[in-house]
Amino acid sequence: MTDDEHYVQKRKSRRIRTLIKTSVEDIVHDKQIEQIHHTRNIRRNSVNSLFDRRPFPFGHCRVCMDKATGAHYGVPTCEGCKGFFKRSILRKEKYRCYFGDGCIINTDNRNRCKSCRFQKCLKEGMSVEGVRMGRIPKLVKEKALAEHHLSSSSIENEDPSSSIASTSPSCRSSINSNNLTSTDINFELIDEPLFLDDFESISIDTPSTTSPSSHSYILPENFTIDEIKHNSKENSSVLNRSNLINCTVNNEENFSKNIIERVKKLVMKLNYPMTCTISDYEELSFIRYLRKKMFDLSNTYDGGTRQLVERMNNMINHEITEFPGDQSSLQDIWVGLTDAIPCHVKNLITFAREMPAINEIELYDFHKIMNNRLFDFWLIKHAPLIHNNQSYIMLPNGLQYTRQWMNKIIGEEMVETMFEFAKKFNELNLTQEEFALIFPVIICIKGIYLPLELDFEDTIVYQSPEVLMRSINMDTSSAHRSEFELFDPINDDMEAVSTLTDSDITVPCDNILDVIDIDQYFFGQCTVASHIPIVENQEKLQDTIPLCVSSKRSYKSPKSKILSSDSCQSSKFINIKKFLILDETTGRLRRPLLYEFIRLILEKDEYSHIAEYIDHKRGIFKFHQPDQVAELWKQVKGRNSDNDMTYDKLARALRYYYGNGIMHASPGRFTFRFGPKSGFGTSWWPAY
Amino acid sequence: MTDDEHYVQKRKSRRIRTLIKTSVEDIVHDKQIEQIHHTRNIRRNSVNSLFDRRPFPFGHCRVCMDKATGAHYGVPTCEGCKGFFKRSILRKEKYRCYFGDGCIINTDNRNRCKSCRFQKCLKEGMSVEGVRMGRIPKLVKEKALAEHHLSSSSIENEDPSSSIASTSPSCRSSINSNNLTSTDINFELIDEPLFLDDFESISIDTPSTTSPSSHSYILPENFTIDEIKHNSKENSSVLNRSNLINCTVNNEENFSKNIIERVKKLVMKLNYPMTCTISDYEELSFIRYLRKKMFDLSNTYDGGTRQLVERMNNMINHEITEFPGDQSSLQDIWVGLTDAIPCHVKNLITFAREMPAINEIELYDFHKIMNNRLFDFWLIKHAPLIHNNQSYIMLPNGLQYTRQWMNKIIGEEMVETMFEFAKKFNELNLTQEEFALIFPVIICIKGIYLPLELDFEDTIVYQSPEVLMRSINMDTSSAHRSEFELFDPINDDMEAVSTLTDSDITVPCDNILDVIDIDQYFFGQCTVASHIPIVENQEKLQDTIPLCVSSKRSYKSPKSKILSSDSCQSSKFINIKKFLILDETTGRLRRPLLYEFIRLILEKDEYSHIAEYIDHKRGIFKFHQPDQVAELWKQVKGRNSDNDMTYDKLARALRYYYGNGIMHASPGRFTFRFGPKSGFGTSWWPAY
DNA sequence: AGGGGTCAAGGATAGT
DNA sequence: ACTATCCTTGACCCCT
Ligand SMILES: [Zn+2]
Ligand SMILES: [Zn+2]
Ligand SMILES: [Zn+2]
Ligand SMILES: [Zn+2]
Repeated sequence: MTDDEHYVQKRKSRRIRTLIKTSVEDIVHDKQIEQIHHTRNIRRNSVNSLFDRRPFPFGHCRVCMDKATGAHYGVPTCEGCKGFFKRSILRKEKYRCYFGDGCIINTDNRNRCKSCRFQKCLKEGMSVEGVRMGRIPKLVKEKALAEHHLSSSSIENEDPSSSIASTSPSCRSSINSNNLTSTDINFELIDEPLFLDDFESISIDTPSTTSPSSHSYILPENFTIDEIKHNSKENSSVLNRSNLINCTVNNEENFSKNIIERVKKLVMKLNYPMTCTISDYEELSFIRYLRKKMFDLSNTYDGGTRQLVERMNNMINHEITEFPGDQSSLQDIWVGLTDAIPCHVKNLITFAREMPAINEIELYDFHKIMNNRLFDFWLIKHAPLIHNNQSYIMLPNGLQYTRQWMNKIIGEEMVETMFEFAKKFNELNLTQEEFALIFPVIICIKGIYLPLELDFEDTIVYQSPEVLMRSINMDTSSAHRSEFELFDPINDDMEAVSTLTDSDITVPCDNILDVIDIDQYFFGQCTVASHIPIVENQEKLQDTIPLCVSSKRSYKSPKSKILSSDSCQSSKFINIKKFLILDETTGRLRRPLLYEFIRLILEKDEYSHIAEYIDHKRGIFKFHQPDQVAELWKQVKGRNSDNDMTYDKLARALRYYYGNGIMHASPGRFTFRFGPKSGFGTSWWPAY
Repeated sequence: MTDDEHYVQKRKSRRIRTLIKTSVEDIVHDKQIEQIHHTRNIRRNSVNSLFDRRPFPFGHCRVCMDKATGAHYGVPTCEGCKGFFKRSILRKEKYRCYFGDGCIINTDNRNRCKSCRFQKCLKEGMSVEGVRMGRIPKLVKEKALAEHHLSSSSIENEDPSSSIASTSPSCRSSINSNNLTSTDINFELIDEPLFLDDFESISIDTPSTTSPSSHSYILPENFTIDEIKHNSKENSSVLNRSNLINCTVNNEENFSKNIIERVKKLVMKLNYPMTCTISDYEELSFIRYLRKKMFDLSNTYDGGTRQLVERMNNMINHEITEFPGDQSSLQDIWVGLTDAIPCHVKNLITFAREMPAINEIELYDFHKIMNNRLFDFWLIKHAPLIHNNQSYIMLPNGLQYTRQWMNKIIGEEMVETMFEFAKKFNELNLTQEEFALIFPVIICIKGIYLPLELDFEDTIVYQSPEVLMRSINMDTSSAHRSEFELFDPINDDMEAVSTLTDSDITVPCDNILDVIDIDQYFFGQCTVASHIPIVENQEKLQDTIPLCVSSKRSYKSPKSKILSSDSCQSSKFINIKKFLILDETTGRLRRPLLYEFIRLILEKDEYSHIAEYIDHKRGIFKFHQPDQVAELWKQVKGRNSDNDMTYDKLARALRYYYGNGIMHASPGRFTFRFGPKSGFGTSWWPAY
């Protein structure tokens, strides 16, 4: 007792981490200490190690939204912003903004305006005074973890200063704001004020029919289509948090790892109840954890849909039948779609990747699964927005993607199928928690078109749905509904999905990938514009537009294409290990240098369609697909280094090599020659 | 103080912070104890808990002299060395020293040579089985414990376990230990137990005439010639700390920066009292700060002298006239001097560099000043050890550097001058505080031979003495001594110094530098062995030996040499001429370009410890001491162009060369390769 | 009290 | 130039 008193005293007297200063300090304090005291004996030896392994959840860089690597100078930031701040402070740099001091810093443009980046740093509270060396006190860490999992993405907007920056763009999408239209989220990316000034003149046909007093389809101020950035803390606290709170921390510790193992055991138990070692209590706890986890995730990633549902209900209540965008041109809708697709895809993939069990499978497998299930996932997720044969899906430019537009873009047949499924699904009247659980089911369920060559036997793909459904079952049995009442519709649901799948709705995914390049979302990039050609006339448009996740044309694409190994293995998705180099001086594995990387891909047959020697003896090689090489290099080099590695940059880097004899110029496009200093001809020879 | 300023001084301020923290803790602690004593009558219970919380005084890290935080792996070390040792053991690292395995580890340079740091760790007895005390024989251990109990004058107050490790070497120097001789402190450096066994047979002629019961010239157990290592904490608390303690913390913050500015203002005030803005209170505080600071420093760096003074007094009281080493050969004394010189020089330089005001001047200027004043400084510092025409200076191998030896080595004339000055100086009967203040005065006072080309007009060189003397004055006026009584002797003192200077005692400095290479002390290296040729016969020895800071030969060197610009620029403190390049187009001498400079230092043997070819044929070279290269380059380039040339900048400049073929990248740290455009392989080849 | 863990600061470096 | 990465260091914390 005295020890604990002393401990608490000590703790209080210590300076508390700037990082946590926003979130902690309140109710939880005493409670947690009690909890710790209680559970200390239990988990001391067993769980601690597991728990401690997990990295501290810093979330995103407060400055640029990159991945934060720690609390640097008092603020969770990425390595880049850390270094930038250090350099700035060290050299007492004076920066000046050439864009009117209003730049919004993000990962892509953070190097565009040093002034605003530095200002953002200061605003977020970075300072040399803020540094605190040493280990993070466990108590603080636990608190942070707990907070983190109660509302995983809420960290971002917590301190007021940062929310100013991040919500300002979405303010613009409010109709009430007078000099800005209710359009875009996409213009977030453009930070030149000049452009904003010109905005009205080029703005897309805004429905002026709506009276300002009608609140029916005003979006919440902080609505944004990009739900990864979305602050869902309010949602999660409004919803039934109270009955979930007691299974947060400990279950997180117990179950957050090795979920696949656990699922396997559970499947075992389901199939052979007698031979199983897992206890009922464990099973229940685990399933409760899954429910909680998915519920949290859906709060994070599905909040936008819920806002739109609210809007929908409002409109239905007010019997509004005119929707923004009714009078717009197909071109406008197209612009909206262009903006929407990357956001949606990115959102879906990020969401899926965080789901329990799915976060444990290999990235490669995940990639294939998402290739297959993206559309199903999207459809389920947006099903609540389909009501009474109308779609209330919104495009980022403020237009509504109504059924009429959908018909025009993806064809009536397809739309009909979708709407039927959505109607059926909505009739299930799932609760939020059940709804959240559907997502992993839809992703994991054994589908007909799941590529056969994938060796998923021992992953969750076949097994997870059963467990997940069981968790739904448990949930509903605790509610006022009979088992059957739910299970049948769910099974129907599965049928429906199968039907959808049968009717080729999954096919488009493959096609989309040709256009959107799904891979980039795995690496946090969102540069669609260059990949989607801007179309002038409507015929062309009809041919190439994907509807969110489909297109009329791709609908008709032959099934065989999906099954061919070529399409799924878009040849880019790499196992980094294959590219690691044993450093001779340090004796450690490291990422290759550029010329080493090129040597490696030239040696691997699998990349022969990308780059090849054209003269083995002289070390002359040629890139057949320069962009692919750049993409590969981007991945091998590490994702965060610079956001858009292009062939141009790569080629420039290669030309730098001219100077030191590692590379030589060689006639012909995309053609280079290894120099002696690359080791060519001395330490290695190309095999041929 | 702004963030920026704070950050620039980051490294320093961290140490200062630690210092402040420590001193604050000390103060608080002292106060706490006082409080305890006060409140004991009121509250009896609280005493124990408060008392127990006191940190154990571990003194300094045995490896790097940082503050030790405990006995780690068997040895009192700092956190850094603890972690370093842990990692080294854990990863089974193999290190290599690029400086000749002789690096002297201190807090500032401990990260420069991992090899020597690790060796030092091992040498100090760190081991994973630290509990068993590793390699220390039981016999020694018991003796050490016994000695520890017997000697009441022990300065370091350590825990028994740690003192075992650290005192074992010095135990050996005790005469009472029967199977070990009373020799050396220097053999501390040798850690092989085997060597210890063989010790008797190779030990240097120990005076066996001394009776074991005579304690008179037993050195304290922890005595070491390298006073940087010396723990003087006890001293500072024994001496009149009480009247200094109240001006510690705040003054440190207020005054530790911009001392030169302050001194200038004070000089202004002294000269034009009416126009001055500085308040009397400020002046007093500042001067008090200077006194305190210097007093602390002298506790750190002059503790060894004080120990020797105590020994001297003991011997005088016992009327001992036989001194260790009387029977030794000149060779033995030479060995002792060889070891002593680097320690003394390093100690003096480190001491000087930490003095207020002096720590603010340019390294270049500091270098020149030290070149000039090193001997004066040394003489003043050791004056207390000269008494009644005998010198009680000790050599590291336990021999006494008596006047007789001095006569033989540096000549009677010189010795006579020195002893006269010392006698005069000792007659001043300065207090410890006054004595400490003499040091900066002696360094800063305007001397005749201060190189004329130095533009010291606006530095402290001319001004500081006035202020410092004033502070002495203030001090003594507060004591029971009249102003005049002190001031006159001080001025006499100055006269004496001038006399010394006149009689060429500063000359040797220049000579020493040729042998000792003063520069390395500026960079924390101490590799004398390779620079001082080992001399066999006495004639040669007489010619080349420097006595601590003088030699017979140099004493006779013509005065003109000092004034010539050549002499002040020691081997490494560059003679720019050696680096000039004959420009082929203009036909004039010019400073070299960077790559030319690098080529030059690679060609000169004297810089082989700094940079070396690792592959002559291919022109690959490596910087062993990047900072030194940068420092050299800064000087060669001309110091006006950029004030802080760092290796970073230099390396960047080199990488620029990649682009035009003058340099190429080469794997490994600090490693580069000459490219064809540098002329390598065509117009020149490295000699080897 | 000390071994061991943690993680931010900072250094070095390759690439832009 | 600058940027972002990897890696080492060491201050601080936990736990026994
Ligand atoms: Zn960032
Ligand atoms: Zn800006
Ligand atoms: Zn240390
Ligand atoms: Zn070394």
